Amino acid sequence: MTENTTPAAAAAEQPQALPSQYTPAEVEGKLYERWVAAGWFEADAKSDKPPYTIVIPPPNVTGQLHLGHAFQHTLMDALTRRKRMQGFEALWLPGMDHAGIATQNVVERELAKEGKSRHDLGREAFVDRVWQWKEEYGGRILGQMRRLGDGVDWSRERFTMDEGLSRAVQTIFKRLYDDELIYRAERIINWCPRCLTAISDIEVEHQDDEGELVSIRYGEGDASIVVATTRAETMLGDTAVAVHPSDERYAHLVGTEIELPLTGRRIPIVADEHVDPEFGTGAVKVTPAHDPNDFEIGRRHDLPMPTIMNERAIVTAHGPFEGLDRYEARFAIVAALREQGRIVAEKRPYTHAVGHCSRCKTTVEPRLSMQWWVRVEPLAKAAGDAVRDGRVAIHPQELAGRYFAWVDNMHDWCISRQLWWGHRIPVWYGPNGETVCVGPNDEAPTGEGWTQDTDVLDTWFSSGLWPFSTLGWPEQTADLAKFYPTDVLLTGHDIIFFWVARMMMFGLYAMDGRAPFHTITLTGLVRDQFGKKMSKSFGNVVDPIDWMDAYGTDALRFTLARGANPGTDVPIGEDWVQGSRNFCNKIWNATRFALMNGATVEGPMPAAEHLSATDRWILSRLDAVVAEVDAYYEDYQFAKLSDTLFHFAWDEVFDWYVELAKLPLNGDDEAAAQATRRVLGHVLDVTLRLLHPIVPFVTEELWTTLTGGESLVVAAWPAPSGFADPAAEAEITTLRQVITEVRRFRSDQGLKPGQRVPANISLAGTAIAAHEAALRQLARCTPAGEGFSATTSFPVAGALIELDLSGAIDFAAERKRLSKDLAEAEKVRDVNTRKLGNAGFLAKAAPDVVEKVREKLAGAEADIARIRGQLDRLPSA
RNA sequence: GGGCGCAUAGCUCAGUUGGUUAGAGCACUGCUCUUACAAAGCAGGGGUCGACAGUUCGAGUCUGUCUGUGCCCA
Repeated sequence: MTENTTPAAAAAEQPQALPSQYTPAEVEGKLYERWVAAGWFEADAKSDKPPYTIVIPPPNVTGQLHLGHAFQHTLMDALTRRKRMQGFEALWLPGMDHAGIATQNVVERELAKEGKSRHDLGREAFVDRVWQWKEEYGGRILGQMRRLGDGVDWSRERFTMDEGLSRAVQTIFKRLYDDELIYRAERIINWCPRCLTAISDIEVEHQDDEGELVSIRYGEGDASIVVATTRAETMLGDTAVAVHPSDERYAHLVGTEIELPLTGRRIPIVADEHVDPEFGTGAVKVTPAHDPNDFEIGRRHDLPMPTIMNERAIVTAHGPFEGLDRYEARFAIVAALREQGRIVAEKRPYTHAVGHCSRCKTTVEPRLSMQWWVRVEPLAKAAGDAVRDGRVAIHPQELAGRYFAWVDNMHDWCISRQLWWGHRIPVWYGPNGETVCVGPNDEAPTGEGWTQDTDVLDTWFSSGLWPFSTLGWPEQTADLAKFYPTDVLLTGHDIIFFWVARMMMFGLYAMDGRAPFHTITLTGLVRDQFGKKMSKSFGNVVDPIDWMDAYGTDALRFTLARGANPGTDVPIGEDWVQGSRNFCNKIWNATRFALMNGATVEGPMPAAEHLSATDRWILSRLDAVVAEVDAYYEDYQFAKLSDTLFHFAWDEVFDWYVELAKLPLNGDDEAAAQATRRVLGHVLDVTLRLLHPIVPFVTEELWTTLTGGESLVVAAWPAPSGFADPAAEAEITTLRQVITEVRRFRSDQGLKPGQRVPANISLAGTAIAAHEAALRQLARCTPAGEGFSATTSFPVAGALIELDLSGAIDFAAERKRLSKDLAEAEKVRDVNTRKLGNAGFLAKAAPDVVEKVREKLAGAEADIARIRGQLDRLPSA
């Protein structure tokens, strides 16, 4: 600690030098480096302490820190920092995922600037190039996490493409393949014609687009039938028209063939249960290779399934339309049909839901293709059951319904991607049609004609293994034994399906039915100060670094934590961050005051009988706050615990305890001063500990100076001491009421805040008899001297306060104030009188409720009498 | 189209099993640089809790309908 030359430390030796404002930039970087260098964030697998583990939701290697990360990281950091202080072997494990499509896109864009494509380089060189990019530019977010103060174990940082994690991917692929939970099949998949790969169902975003609904007459005369479509261009791939079996309008046509316009091909009319007779004409065109529903109809009726577009959604057949993209083809085909008089109706615009690639927003093209799939049914059932039977809890509970809706109705998961960046599918094909899945310890087949599958796996496939692949699985490592299962998974509710459900499936499958975590805490999304979603197009995106620069990291963290009501979105505005900065500065100044006045944590706390009521009050409150904060942490109520600490620190400790402490600190009674210094030191010590997980920097800077302790990172979390003094709490509450009442009178009378007023104060026999000096100090009352003449007097809480305003009293203001009080008291009286006059209430309400109402009525009546007395004594205007 | 949620002060949000005069932050008004802090202090104003009906001795809280709004799924 001797080399510690922080501003606060220097100031402790020379209190005058202490800056009156907290400057985050001067302490944050230095403190973080110190924490990391000391190794306090590194977990020890050999430790005897109970483990507490959180794995970070791996950010994208191409990504940068946004407010959503800042938000979730603040909460995860708070959880792990507290557990570390509580004596757990706390591990918060960091890392990134390789983001197959996004990363490949980034590098391809780079290549495009050089006029090259990945095909010019070839697969191996391209992948090398991606690695090179990753080393140079990837992972900017890791530096930003340091800035945020994330107490992660950097020695355990992982990346989904690392050798160990890749081995985990291959291991589980092989295992699932052998268990027949992975298979290869030709199906309709969601194809992105821009990314040139398949994507899974949940990577498709549906949104309403304005399109057109065109009704086309197929066939001629009696044998004609009208179909409606939003995708006229796909007619080139039609191989049937389908109607409902019970639809009498078309019964005579079923089994016949009609000519498909423009092509000269003849296609059958089939009857299929899945056709909705109510929609349009009740007849639908069937394009099995370009629509999932049509594919199913095609399978049932054994129809041909011609693909009519290439991977870029350009038409590949049929003479005049060949080479047109899907939209050009649509226009050309409708024109050609119109010329033939086959368009019987057109509706424009026709709004309907269209699928878009979640990565690039391109309209998805359903496409028949050979892909790899996970048969999810048994995995999903296990994932659902683990939550259903209580082994895994979801916070907030309301979101469990969405989880069940997904896992209980999950479609098979398309896991192959036509990319080069990712985990290549470990399957080899032989010259004679052999298929071999190669495990991590197997030799890949070599020799003439053997080739490996060219596809890679969905990034989420490897992310799904994250809670155990990062701990060394499939090896039976010490880390895995110590830290799996992890404790809490904290992430946004928007990736329940992408990630949470898949970790559950893989964890239960690979780890002998042991779920990857016991608690899932789902957060909302960060929004702007008006509750609007942050989006680039709307221009309301905020870079968290900017706010950290302007107001300090702690201010940003506190604002985010304070907004974290369970399951709800978190609005955040610059004004609020500024408010949090003000709070940090307030903590700074309160501690500065304490240091200047010799607050200490040395020596035992004085026994209760040697403490003032003020001391006993704040210690009693402190104990209650420790318990409250603990309860909120256990329930993941970050907003509540932050708010509790905010109000305790500011409204009670800083505004009242510190002010009341000034009397003994500046008084002649050295024993009383010393006791106060000790209590003040203790209260700040504990308060800083409680605040540290949320605002680690300012608390660390102040606490090390105040206590001389090594670091809050490894300091003990406060435990309730069992101290409670309800009498002292009541006493100080009354004192505060009386002081506030006098101040209110002063304010209404237009007195200057600093102006001293002679007062005669009679406290004998009241609960606050011992606090006259405090009352005089905080209400700025001087003793009644020679010639004291009370211009006004008022009773409050049994005390009588007489003030000499030298005749300057504003009777109108006083009448207004008293009238307002009277009206309020009368309202209370009336409400409660009505209740007590209600026979039903007396008969049915709980006795304690009735008793409370009686007390309230009595209190109101006493107030009314008192206020009326005061009003009566005022001279009439 | 199906499901879920929300509607409380100017703004953003808390309000536990129905029972104090409905709270907070920010914003607002007045007075103050009172020797920790003007990034502050002290005092204050502001809401018929979306609408209508119902249950109840009693409804911001429970039920139904309506209106508005958001999200998820298709």
